[in-house]
Amino acid sequence: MAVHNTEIASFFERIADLLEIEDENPFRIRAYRNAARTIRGSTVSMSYLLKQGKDLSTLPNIGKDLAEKIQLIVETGDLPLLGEIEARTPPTLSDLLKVQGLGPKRVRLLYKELDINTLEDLRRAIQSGKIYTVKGFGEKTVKALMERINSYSTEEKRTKWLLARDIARPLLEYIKQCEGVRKVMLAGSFRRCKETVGDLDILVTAKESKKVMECISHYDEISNVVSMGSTRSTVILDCGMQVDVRVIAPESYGAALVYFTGSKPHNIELRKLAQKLGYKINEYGVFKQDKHIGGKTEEELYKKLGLNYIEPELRENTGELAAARNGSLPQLISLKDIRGDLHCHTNATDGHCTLSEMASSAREKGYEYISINDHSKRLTVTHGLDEAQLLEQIRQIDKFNAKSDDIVILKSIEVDILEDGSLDLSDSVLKELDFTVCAVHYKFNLSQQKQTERILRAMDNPYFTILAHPTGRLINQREAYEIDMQKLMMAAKQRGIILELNAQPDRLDLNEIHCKTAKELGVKLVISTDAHSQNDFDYMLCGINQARRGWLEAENVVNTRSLKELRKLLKRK
DNA sequence: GCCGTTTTCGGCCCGACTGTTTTCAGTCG
Repeated sequence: MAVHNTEIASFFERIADLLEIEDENPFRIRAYRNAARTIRGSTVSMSYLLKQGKDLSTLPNIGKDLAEKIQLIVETGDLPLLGEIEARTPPTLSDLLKVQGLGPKRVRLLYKELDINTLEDLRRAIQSGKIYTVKGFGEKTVKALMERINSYSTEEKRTKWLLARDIARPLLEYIKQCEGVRKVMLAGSFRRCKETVGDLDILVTAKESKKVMECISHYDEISNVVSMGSTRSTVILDCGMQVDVRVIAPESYGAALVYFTGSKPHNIELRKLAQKLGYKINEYGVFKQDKHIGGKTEEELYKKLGLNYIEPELRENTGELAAARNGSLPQLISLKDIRGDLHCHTNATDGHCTLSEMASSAREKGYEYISINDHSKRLTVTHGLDEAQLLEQIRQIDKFNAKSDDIVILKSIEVDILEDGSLDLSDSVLKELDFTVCAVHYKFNLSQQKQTERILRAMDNPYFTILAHPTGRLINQREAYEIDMQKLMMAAKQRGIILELNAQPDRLDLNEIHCKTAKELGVKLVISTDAHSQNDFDYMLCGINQARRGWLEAENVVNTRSLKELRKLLKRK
């Protein structure tokens, strides 16, 4: 059983947490965290690299020691060091770190002084008043802690990007009308277009920050003010979303935007680079000695460091700085590159609109083509089509196309991949289609080997064109099923099969690391909305966001092509 | 523990806000 990168990263993160509580050398702790990030963000698995005989210490943030530890984890599934640390320091303490306001120092203190190991221990110490005997725990701190314990949940509360946008909109409008406000920008992970957003980071430029802060504190959707200083504040909205606002002078706009957009590892890397060049970067600008020499715009800041402008979606410290230095940043795909949508449903199965309604929405988007991909018969809950019904739909599409003088509907199906790797409809009808979209909709819990073989067998069918939502994950709801993605991609490449990036905000499947891998391997991709109604075509934006974070360019994505070129790409090798 | 146009040691990003230990540590982004 291959060990996943996320598991290896998690070993190192757990070690870092516990070492931090033990008050170890902070740089050693950072080394573990940096290594974890490298591993988590790697497009290839560590097990695969080791099998290839690659020296892992050539990877960034991985030295000789950690390379050996990775190898140990891959070979044995375990790391003795973690066990040793856990024998000294209870692993449950890292749960306490997740409580806002509790950092390593306080967790350590509570453990040493009152033997507090768990959230429950902490609650009891507060209720009995014992906690006041610990230095540094005064009335306000304890009251805030109690509130946070009560609202604490083990589920990470991250909001899907699209919903975050809707929450942010009225707040941004409100801030814009505050006196003295010039610009208002949504930064943070939202601006980097992450799948989910933990909190909203809002940057405001204004000459007088105090007045703006005052105005923001009167927004009527605020349920709690966590902190409110003269230039920075943190509030919780009624919906539970945390909002961090930073007000800064207009001349610092670019530097502040870089700072507030992050990611943190990207910023750290930028600041290190600045140091090397004899500069200092903070949210106010670029400084040489104490002289302000730049920072009005982001472009200017990057330029001072000898870098091309880096799009927010790339700012994760996964190679973008090097690419910006040597001029090899990707020309990221954008919404306007998209010429059609290759995964749409109608009311023939579980969609809500007719074929011509879907086509007319797509026409409004300026698309040249869409395809209709209703479900196949096995998916009975959706009234999946059997062979005869599909033939009937094909006739309808032919009729539509005969009359349409602009948009073309391609004939297709979202056909189920059965457990034995066969497809849910016979070849005799599949061959009547322009192409197929093939998907796994049941038996998610097969072993990695079986699941991979199932899909590989399906790919052997000459009518298999596109693999839909390749991992089956649903964000915050369902884990991806186990597959050997590297193997699937290699097989797709050999056969000329296309992988779908499903743009549904719940799916975003492939993830950004898969996208980057596919690009590196030369596997063709398609971005599709899986639209079940006319409005769903708007999900294309989410797919584009994801593609951009995966470094994709228009040429990597088949539905940026004209219909003529697309038809060629849909042909199997 | 990693890293190197300051290479095998001595560094390691930078600043705001809070509460409390009245001068700053702890936490967070």
